[in-house]
Amino acid sequence: MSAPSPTLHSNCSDCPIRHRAVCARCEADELAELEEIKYYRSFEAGQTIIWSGDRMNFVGSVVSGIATLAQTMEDGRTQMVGLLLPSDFVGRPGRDGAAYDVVATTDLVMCCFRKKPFEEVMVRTPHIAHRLLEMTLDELDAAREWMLVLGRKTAREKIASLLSIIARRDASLGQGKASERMVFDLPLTREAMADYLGLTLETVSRQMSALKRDGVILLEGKRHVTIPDMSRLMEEAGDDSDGGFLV
Amino acid sequence: MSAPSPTLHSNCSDCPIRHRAVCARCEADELAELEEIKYYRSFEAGQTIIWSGDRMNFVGSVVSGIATLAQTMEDGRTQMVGLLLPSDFVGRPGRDGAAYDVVATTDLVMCCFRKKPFEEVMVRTPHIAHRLLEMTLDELDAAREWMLVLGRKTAREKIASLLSIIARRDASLGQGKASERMVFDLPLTREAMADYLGLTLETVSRQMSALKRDGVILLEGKRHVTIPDMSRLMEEAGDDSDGGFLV
DNA sequence: CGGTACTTTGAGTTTTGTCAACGAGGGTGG
DNA sequence: CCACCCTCGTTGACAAAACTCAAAGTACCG
Repeated sequence: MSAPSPTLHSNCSDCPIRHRAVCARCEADELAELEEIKYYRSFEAGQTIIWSGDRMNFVGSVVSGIATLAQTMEDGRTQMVGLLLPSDFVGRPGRDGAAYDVVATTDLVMCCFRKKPFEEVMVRTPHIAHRLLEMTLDELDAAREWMLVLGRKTAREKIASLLSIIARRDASLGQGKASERMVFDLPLTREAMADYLGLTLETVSRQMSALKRDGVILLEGKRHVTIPDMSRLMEEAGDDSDGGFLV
Repeated sequence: MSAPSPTLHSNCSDCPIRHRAVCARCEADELAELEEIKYYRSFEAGQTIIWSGDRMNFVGSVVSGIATLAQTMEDGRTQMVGLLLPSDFVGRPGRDGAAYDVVATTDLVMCCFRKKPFEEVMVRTPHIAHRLLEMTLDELDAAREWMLVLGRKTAREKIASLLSIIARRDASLGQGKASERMVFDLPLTREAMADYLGLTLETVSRQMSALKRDGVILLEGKRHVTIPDMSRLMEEAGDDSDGGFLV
């Protein structure tokens, strides 16, 4: 159960998220300034990185691994409100308390900055503020897209939407463009999928079975998914046939 | 049906949203630069300001009036994803196409900037980018809060949540702090409420009746609402008894 | 092997949506 | 001034979707 070494990637120029994280637009001198205040932290799969309501004394970027942002009601109902992938930013400059639980779903490494120094650097480094604005606008779009899924889609459409989002993300990270056939591993349990989609895990399971029965997806084991026809999946998701989400 | 004159507030220093809009942090010289490229546009209640998918050639701030952001699926299902109040920003620097329909629900005045010049000003004016980041982070929080409502709350809780948000907003705009008893007019039809909450208008109507029957709210006519006990409403909304949404 | 966590499936219930009829209020034109 | 119309809202009966509870099945790990 050992987490990755916290001293990995100690040099920004070798960093795997260098070109996509909040520091993406930084020049060499700006990067050097960040480099001085950064430190790495590792988390194990299942570990809670931040508890909602906690005082946040750092912000940072996910370097590797996956985490979820979730809200929980008093009676235990939970809704995931975001997925954090490598290069995504955690924390909010200018606010002290965390608004959500952040949980590592895989082993995870974060590149952290103490909040105060980071805020100071940000004030004199427009490149950082500008990149963070861009990233936040993207997240806002994603959140609003998700509101349509939660508010208006059927269970079957919700599942198809989630699968198509994961497939599309994997495509952009790896196998070139979104082609007809896609293959990936689900990074989520059925319960986690349910928490994303505002469903119960039983409904998720039933709809996965239904999509499989109807040939929209192929399953090997519980997690390995093949999409034989991406446009069919998009149709099932209720998205425009010709692209759906804007990029 | 005449909309307000488009030449109102031509001077930024008299502008009613001067201290809360995207220009809030600007110094006199920065403001002068914005002043040169700005222009006002008026819209009538019910008018669509922007169609989803349209090319956006301007961005801007709501000066007065209320507008909604909505997404619509091909078959007509619609989900509202945001409410635009005076000082809120419309449009996204760095992207051409509009992602949502923007509809004026009241007569409305916007302070607009052509997108290209605004982007140029923004690059050399960190105060604008910084304020826009702050506003965008607030919107992101609101969107995520709403995701919990849409994904996990019952119809009754959804209605109570919406009412409590509207009550709280009115409180912050007018009658001092959130006291026990609150009175306001709903700015939304039952159908608009349904589109916010991911419900049908019949369910909205039934739950409004139920809340009235149970004494959680009092109704005079269809739109005038009295909340005799705010904490009772918050309880019905499923929020923490002691405040709920962070402000 | 045995246990644990995850997943699937079934049966019955609850919630919400659908379709339809009716009611209230406000404005318009005869 | 009144009748009519149109929009908005309410209510009922029924149908569909999703949830709950329960029981098994599967894969992985020690």
